[in-house]
Amino acid sequence: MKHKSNKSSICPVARSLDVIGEWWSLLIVRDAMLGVKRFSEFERRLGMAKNILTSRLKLLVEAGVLQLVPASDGSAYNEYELTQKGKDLLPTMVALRQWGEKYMFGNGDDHSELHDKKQHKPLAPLIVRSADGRKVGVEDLELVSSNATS
Amino acid sequence: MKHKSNKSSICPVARSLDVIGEWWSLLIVRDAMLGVKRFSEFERRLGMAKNILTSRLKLLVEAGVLQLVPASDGSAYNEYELTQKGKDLLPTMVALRQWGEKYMFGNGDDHSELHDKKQHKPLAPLIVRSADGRKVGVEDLELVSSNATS
DNA sequence: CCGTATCCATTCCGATACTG
DNA sequence: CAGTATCGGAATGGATACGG
Repeated sequence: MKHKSNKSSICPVARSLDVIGEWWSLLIVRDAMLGVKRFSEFERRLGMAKNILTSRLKLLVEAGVLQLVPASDGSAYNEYELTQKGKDLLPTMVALRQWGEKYMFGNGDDHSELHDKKQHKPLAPLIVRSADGRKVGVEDLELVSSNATS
Repeated sequence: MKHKSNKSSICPVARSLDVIGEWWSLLIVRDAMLGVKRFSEFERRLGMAKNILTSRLKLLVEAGVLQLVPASDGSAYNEYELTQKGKDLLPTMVALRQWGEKYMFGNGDDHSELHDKKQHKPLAPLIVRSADGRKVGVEDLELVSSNATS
Protein backbone atom coordinates (compact mmCIF):
# COMPACT_ATOMS: atom_id res chain seq x y z
CA MET A 1 0.00 0.00 0.00
CA LYS A 2 2.36 2.51 -1.16
CA HIS A 3 0.79 4.73 -3.55
CA LYS A 4 -2.61 5.26 -2.07
CA SER A 5 -5.37 5.45 -4.56
CA ASN A 6 -5.93 8.55 -6.49
CA LYS A 7 -7.69 10.82 -4.11
CA SER A 8 -10.29 11.15 -6.77
CA SER A 9 -11.06 7.47 -7.07
CA ILE A 10 -14.76 7.04 -7.11
CA CYS A 11 -14.53 3.45 -6.03
CA PRO A 12 -15.35 2.89 -2.39
CA VAL A 13 -13.34 -0.29 -2.35
CA ALA A 14 -10.24 1.62 -3.31
CA ARG A 15 -10.80 4.28 -0.72
CA SER A 16 -11.37 1.72 1.97
CA LEU A 17 -8.13 0.09 1.08
CA ASP A 18 -6.38 3.39 1.54
CA VAL A 19 -7.15 3.10 5.21
CA ILE A 20 -7.14 -0.57 6.02
CA GLY A 21 -5.42 -2.05 3.04
CA GLU A 22 -2.07 -2.77 4.52
CA TRP A 23 -0.96 -5.83 6.20
CA TRP A 24 -0.95 -4.79 9.83
CA SER A 25 -3.86 -2.42 9.88
CA LEU A 26 -6.59 -4.98 9.72
CA LEU A 27 -4.86 -7.21 12.20
CA ILE A 28 -4.74 -4.35 14.64
CA VAL A 29 -8.42 -3.75 14.12
CA ARG A 30 -9.05 -7.43 14.58
CA ASP A 31 -7.38 -7.41 17.96
CA ALA A 32 -9.06 -4.18 18.92
CA MET A 33 -12.37 -5.87 18.30
CA LEU A 34 -11.41 -8.49 20.81
CA GLY A 35 -10.77 -5.89 23.43
CA VAL A 36 -7.09 -5.20 23.07
CA LYS A 37 -6.36 -1.62 23.99
CA ARG A 38 -2.79 -1.25 25.10
CA PHE A 39 0.30 -0.66 23.05
CA SER A 40 2.23 -3.50 24.61
CA GLU A 41 -0.56 -5.94 24.15
CA PHE A 42 -0.80 -5.20 20.46
CA GLU A 43 2.92 -5.57 20.26
CA ARG A 44 2.96 -8.87 22.06
CA ARG A 45 0.05 -10.40 20.22
CA LEU A 46 1.04 -9.26 16.78
CA GLY A 47 4.74 -9.73 17.20
CA MET A 48 5.56 -6.62 15.28
CA ALA A 49 8.23 -3.97 15.66
CA LYS A 50 7.34 -1.08 17.88
CA ASN A 51 8.05 1.60 15.38
CA ILE A 52 5.71 0.27 12.83
CA LEU A 53 3.09 -0.41 15.45
CA THR A 54 3.36 3.23 16.41
CA SER A 55 3.05 4.24 12.83
CA ARG A 56 0.01 2.10 12.13
CA LEU A 57 -1.78 3.14 15.28
CA LYS A 58 -1.24 6.72 14.36
CA LEU A 59 -2.65 6.21 10.91
CA LEU A 60 -5.66 4.42 12.25
CA VAL A 61 -6.31 7.19 14.73
CA GLU A 62 -5.98 9.80 12.01
CA ALA A 63 -8.35 7.82 9.86
CA GLY A 64 -10.90 7.78 12.63
CA VAL A 65 -10.90 4.04 13.08
CA LEU A 66 -9.33 4.14 16.51
CA GLN A 67 -9.44 6.81 19.17
CA LEU A 68 -7.15 7.56 22.04
CA VAL A 69 -8.62 7.46 25.48
CA PRO A 70 -6.97 7.92 28.89
CA ALA A 71 -5.92 4.64 30.40
CA SER A 72 -8.65 3.01 32.39
CA ASP A 73 -6.28 1.90 35.10
CA GLY A 74 -5.14 5.40 35.96
CA SER A 75 -1.74 5.01 34.43
CA ALA A 76 -0.42 7.89 32.41
CA TYR A 77 -0.73 6.17 29.08
CA ASN A 78 -3.21 5.93 26.31
CA GLU A 79 -5.54 3.24 25.31
CA TYR A 80 -6.72 2.70 21.80
CA GLU A 81 -10.28 1.83 21.18
CA LEU A 82 -12.50 1.44 18.22
CA THR A 83 -14.70 4.28 17.11
CA GLN A 84 -18.03 3.52 15.55
CA LYS A 85 -16.30 3.73 12.22
CA GLY A 86 -13.92 1.07 13.43
CA LYS A 87 -16.66 -1.12 14.79
CA ASP A 88 -18.37 -0.94 11.46
CA LEU A 89 -15.50 -2.89 10.01
CA LEU A 90 -16.99 -5.97 11.59
CA PRO A 91 -18.68 -7.24 8.43
CA THR A 92 -15.41 -6.85 6.54
CA MET A 93 -13.56 -8.72 9.24
CA VAL A 94 -16.10 -11.51 9.38
CA ALA A 95 -16.16 -11.83 5.61
CA LEU A 96 -12.42 -12.13 5.48
CA ARG A 97 -12.39 -14.60 8.31
CA GLN A 98 -15.04 -16.83 6.85
CA TRP A 99 -13.30 -16.87 3.53
CA GLY A 100 -10.04 -17.79 5.19
CA GLU A 101 -11.69 -20.52 7.21
CA LYS A 102 -13.14 -22.02 4.10
CA TYR A 103 -10.13 -21.91 1.86
CA MET A 104 -6.95 -21.43 3.77
CA PHE A 105 -6.94 -24.39 6.11
CA GLY A 106 -6.51 -28.06 5.43
CA ASN A 107 -8.20 -30.57 7.65
CA GLY A 108 -5.07 -30.97 9.66
CA ASP A 109 -4.55 -27.51 10.97
CA ASP A 110 -7.09 -25.82 13.14
CA HIS A 111 -7.84 -22.16 13.41
CA SER A 112 -9.26 -19.72 15.88
CA GLU A 113 -12.99 -19.20 15.77
CA LEU A 114 -15.16 -16.24 16.38
CA HIS A 115 -18.18 -17.14 18.45
CA ASP A 116 -21.06 -15.15 19.67
CA LYS A 117 -21.06 -14.91 23.41
CA LYS A 118 -24.58 -16.03 23.99
CA GLN A 119 -24.60 -19.22 22.07
CA HIS A 120 -20.91 -19.99 22.09
CA LYS A 121 -21.26 -20.98 18.49
CA PRO A 122 -19.76 -19.68 15.24
CA LEU A 123 -21.52 -16.91 13.41
CA ALA A 124 -23.80 -17.44 10.48
CA PRO A 125 -22.18 -17.10 7.08
CA LEU A 126 -22.52 -13.66 5.58
CA ILE A 127 -24.85 -13.52 2.65
CA VAL A 128 -24.97 -10.85 0.00
CA ARG A 129 -28.53 -9.88 -0.72
CA SER A 130 -30.36 -7.51 -2.97
CA ALA A 131 -32.45 -4.73 -1.53
CA ASP A 132 -35.48 -6.98 -1.61
CA GLY A 133 -33.74 -9.88 0.01
CA ARG A 134 -32.74 -12.19 -2.81
CA LYS A 135 -29.36 -13.86 -2.60
CA VAL A 136 -27.06 -12.45 -5.23
CA GLY A 137 -23.83 -13.74 -6.69
CA VAL A 138 -21.16 -12.13 -8.81
CA GLU A 139 -23.12 -12.78 -11.97
CA ASP A 140 -26.05 -10.76 -10.74
CA LEU A 141 -24.18 -7.53 -10.35
CA GLU A 142 -23.70 -4.41 -12.37
CA LEU A 143 -21.60 -1.38 -11.67
CA VAL A 144 -23.19 2.01 -11.94
CA SER A 145 -21.06 5.09 -11.96
CA SER A 146 -21.62 8.68 -12.79
CA ASN A 147 -18.48 8.45 -14.81
CA ALA A 148 -16.98 5.31 -16.14
CA THR A 149 -14.29 3.66 -14.09
CA SER A 150 -14.81 1.29 -11.28
CA MET B 1 2.43 -7.01 2.70
CA LYS B 2 5.94 -7.93 2.92
CA HIS B 3 6.46 -10.53 5.44
CA LYS B 4 3.47 -12.74 4.99
CA SER B 5 2.02 -14.08 8.14
CA ASN B 6 3.68 -16.89 9.89
CA LYS B 7 2.68 -19.93 7.96
CA SER B 8 1.46 -21.30 11.21
CA SER B 9 -0.89 -18.50 12.02
CA ILE B 10 -4.13 -19.94 13.20
CA CYS B 11 -6.03 -16.80 12.40
CA PRO B 12 -8.04 -17.05 9.21
CA VAL B 13 -8.00 -13.29 8.84
CA ALA B 14 -4.24 -13.31 8.69
CA ARG B 15 -4.14 -16.11 6.16
CA SER B 16 -6.68 -14.40 3.98
CA LEU B 17 -4.58 -11.29 4.01
CA ASP B 18 -1.64 -13.31 2.79
CA VAL B 19 -3.48 -13.74 -0.46
CA ILE B 20 -5.52 -10.63 -0.95
CA GLY B 21 -3.95 -8.26 1.53
CA GLU B 22 -2.05 -6.07 -0.80
CA TRP B 23 -3.17 -3.01 -2.54
CA TRP B 24 -3.67 -4.24 -6.06
CA SER B 25 -4.87 -7.74 -5.45
CA LEU B 26 -8.33 -6.85 -4.28
CA LEU B 27 -8.75 -4.27 -6.99
CA ILE B 28 -7.95 -6.90 -9.57
CA VAL B 29 -10.52 -9.19 -8.02
CA ARG B 30 -12.98 -6.35 -7.97
CA ASP B 31 -12.61 -5.79 -11.70
CA ALA B 32 -12.67 -9.52 -12.37
CA MET B 33 -16.04 -9.63 -10.65
CA LEU B 34 -17.28 -7.09 -13.14
CA GLY B 35 -16.25 -9.26 -16.01
CA VAL B 36 -12.78 -8.01 -16.81
CA LYS B 37 -10.69 -10.83 -18.19
CA ARG B 38 -7.92 -9.48 -20.34
CA PHE B 39 -4.50 -8.30 -19.38
CA SER B 40 -4.76 -5.02 -21.20
CA GLU B 41 -8.12 -4.24 -19.74
CA PHE B 42 -6.87 -4.71 -16.20
CA GLU B 43 -3.96 -2.53 -17.09
CA ARG B 44 -6.08 0.19 -18.55
CA ARG B 45 -8.68 0.24 -15.83
CA LEU B 46 -6.29 0.02 -12.93
CA GLY B 47 -3.62 2.21 -14.41
CA MET B 48 -0.85 0.08 -13.05
CA ALA B 49 2.52 -0.92 -14.42
CA LYS B 50 2.57 -4.05 -16.49
CA ASN B 51 5.23 -5.79 -14.54
CA ILE B 52 3.39 -5.60 -11.30
CA LEU B 53 0.14 -6.54 -12.96
CA THR B 54 1.90 -9.61 -14.26
CA SER B 55 3.20 -10.36 -10.83
CA ARG B 56 -0.15 -9.95 -9.10
CA LEU B 57 -2.02 -11.98 -11.65
CA LYS B 58 0.47 -14.74 -11.20
CA LEU B 59 0.06 -14.69 -7.46
CA LEU B 60 -3.69 -14.75 -7.71
CA VAL B 61 -3.57 -17.67 -10.09
CA GLU B 62 -1.22 -19.54 -7.80
CA ALA B 63 -3.50 -18.82 -4.90
CA GLY B 64 -6.42 -20.28 -6.79
CA VAL B 65 -8.40 -17.07 -6.91
CA LEU B 66 -8.09 -16.67 -10.65
CA GLN B 67 -7.62 -19.25 -13.36
CA LEU B 68 -6.22 -19.03 -16.81
CA VAL B 69 -8.47 -19.95 -19.66
CA PRO B 70 -7.88 -19.79 -23.40
CA ALA B 71 -9.10 -16.57 -24.90
CA SER B 72 -12.73 -16.66 -25.85
CA ASP B 73 -12.12 -14.79 -29.07
CA GLY B 74 -9.70 -17.30 -30.43
CA SER B 75 -6.65 -15.14 -30.00
CA ALA B 76 -3.53 -16.74 -28.68
CA TYR B 77 -3.67 -15.15 -25.27
CA ASN B 78 -5.03 -15.98 -21.91
CA GLU B 79 -7.99 -14.73 -20.07
CA TYR B 80 -8.20 -14.59 -16.35
CA GLU B 81 -11.37 -15.51 -14.64
CA LEU B 82 -12.50 -16.02 -11.13
CA THR B 83 -12.59 -19.46 -9.64
CA GLN B 84 -15.24 -20.34 -7.11
CA LYS B 85 -12.73 -19.39 -4.47
CA GLY B 86 -12.45 -16.03 -6.10
CA LYS B 87 -16.17 -15.58 -6.43
CA ASP B 88 -16.50 -16.31 -2.76
CA LEU B 89 -14.69 -13.09 -2.07
CA LEU B 90 -17.89 -11.29 -2.90
CA PRO B 91 -18.97 -10.77 0.71
CA THR B 92 -15.56 -9.33 1.52
CA MET B 93 -15.75 -7.02 -1.44
CA VAL B 94 -19.24 -5.88 -0.62
CA ALA B 95 -18.34 -5.31 3.02
CA LEU B 96 -15.39 -3.20 2.06
CA ARG B 97 -17.43 -1.29 -0.45
CA GLN B 98 -20.26 -0.54 1.90
CA TRP B 99 -17.87 0.62 4.57
CA GLY B 100 -16.16 2.90 2.11
CA GLU B 101 -19.45 4.29 0.89
CA LYS B 102 -20.47 5.12 4.40
CA TYR B 103 -17.29 6.70 5.64
CA MET B 104 -15.00 7.69 2.84
CA PHE B 105 -17.15 10.05 0.85
CA GLY B 106 -18.40 13.50 1.63
CA ASN B 107 -21.69 14.69 0.24
CA GLY B 108 -19.93 16.43 -2.58
CA ASP B 109 -18.16 13.55 -4.26
CA ASP B 110 -20.04 10.67 -5.68
CA HIS B 111 -18.92 7.12 -6.01
CA SER B 112 -19.63 4.12 -8.15
CA GLU B 113 -22.38 1.84 -6.98
CA LEU B 114 -22.88 -1.86 -7.16
CA HIS B 115 -26.40 -2.73 -8.16
CA ASP B 116 -28.15 -5.98 -8.64
CA LYS B 117 -29.13 -6.49 -12.22
CA LYS B 118 -32.72 -7.30 -11.62
CA GLN B 119 -33.75 -4.39 -9.52
CA HIS B 120 -31.11 -1.91 -10.59
CA LYS B 121 -30.81 -0.92 -6.98
CA PRO B 122 -27.99 -1.05 -4.43
CA LEU B 123 -27.52 -4.18 -2.40
CA ALA B 124 -28.79 -4.62 1.10
CA PRO B 125 -26.30 -3.84 3.84
CA LEU B 126 -24.44 -6.88 5.09
CA ILE B 127 -25.43 -7.91 8.54
CA VAL B 128 -23.43 -10.05 10.89
CA ARG B 129 -25.65 -12.60 12.56
CA SER B 130 -25.31 -15.38 15.06
CA ALA B 131 -26.08 -18.92 14.07
CA ASP B 132 -29.63 -18.46 15.23
CA GLY B 133 -30.11 -15.23 13.39
CA ARG B 134 -29.61 -12.51 15.97
CA LYS B 135 -27.73 -9.41 14.92
CA VAL B 136 -24.38 -9.30 16.63
CA GLY B 137 -21.93 -6.48 17.16
CA VAL B 138 -18.33 -6.39 18.26
CA GLU B 139 -19.32 -6.54 21.91
CA ASP B 140 -21.08 -9.82 21.46
CA LEU B 141 -18.07 -11.72 20.25
CA GLU B 142 -15.55 -14.03 21.78
CA LEU B 143 -12.54 -15.65 20.24
CA VAL B 144 -12.10 -19.34 20.73
CA SER B 145 -8.82 -20.93 19.88
CA SER B 146 -7.22 -24.25 20.53
CA ASN B 147 -4.20 -22.31 21.55
CA ALA B 148 -4.19 -18.70 22.62
CA THR B 149 -3.38 -16.17 19.98
CA SER B 150 -5.79 -14.63 17.64
C1' DC C 1 5.48 0.75 30.45
C1' DC C 2 4.97 3.53 26.25
C1' DG C 3 6.56 5.10 22.88
C1' DT C 4 10.31 7.76 19.51
C1' DA C 5 14.49 7.84 16.69
C1' DT C 6 17.97 5.58 13.77
C1' DC C 7 19.79 2.40 10.72
C1' DC C 8 19.62 -1.12 7.30
C1' DA C 9 17.81 -4.80 4.28
C1' DT C 10 14.16 -5.91 1.52
C1' DT C 11 10.46 -5.13 -1.25
C1' DC C 12 7.35 -2.56 -3.98
C1' DC C 13 6.04 0.35 -7.63
C1' DG C 14 6.51 3.02 -11.85
C1' DA C 15 8.69 3.93 -16.15
C1' DT C 16 10.76 2.30 -19.90
C1' DA C 17 12.49 -0.69 -23.28
C1' DC C 18 12.12 -5.03 -25.50
C1' DT C 19 10.14 -9.51 -27.49
C1' DG C 20 6.84 -12.52 -30.19
C1' DC D 1 -1.87 -7.48 -27.70
C1' DA D 2 0.41 -9.82 -23.87
C1' DG D 3 3.72 -10.11 -21.48
C1' DT D 4 9.20 -10.14 -19.75
C1' DA D 5 13.53 -7.65 -18.29
C1' DT D 6 15.77 -4.09 -16.01
C1' DC D 7 16.50 0.02 -13.30
C1' DG D 8 16.04 3.34 -9.65
C1' DG D 9 13.50 5.63 -6.12
C1' DA D 10 10.50 5.27 -2.38
C1' DA D 11 8.45 3.11 1.29
C1' DT D 12 8.09 -0.81 4.44
C1' DG D 13 9.52 -3.70 8.09
C1' DG D 14 12.71 -5.43 11.67
C1' DA D 15 16.22 -4.64 15.17
C1' DT D 16 17.90 -2.01 18.19
C1' DA D 17 18.91 1.83 21.15
C1' DC D 18 17.12 5.59 23.61
C1' DG D 19 13.98 8.61 26.61
C1' DG D 20 9.79 10.08 29.45
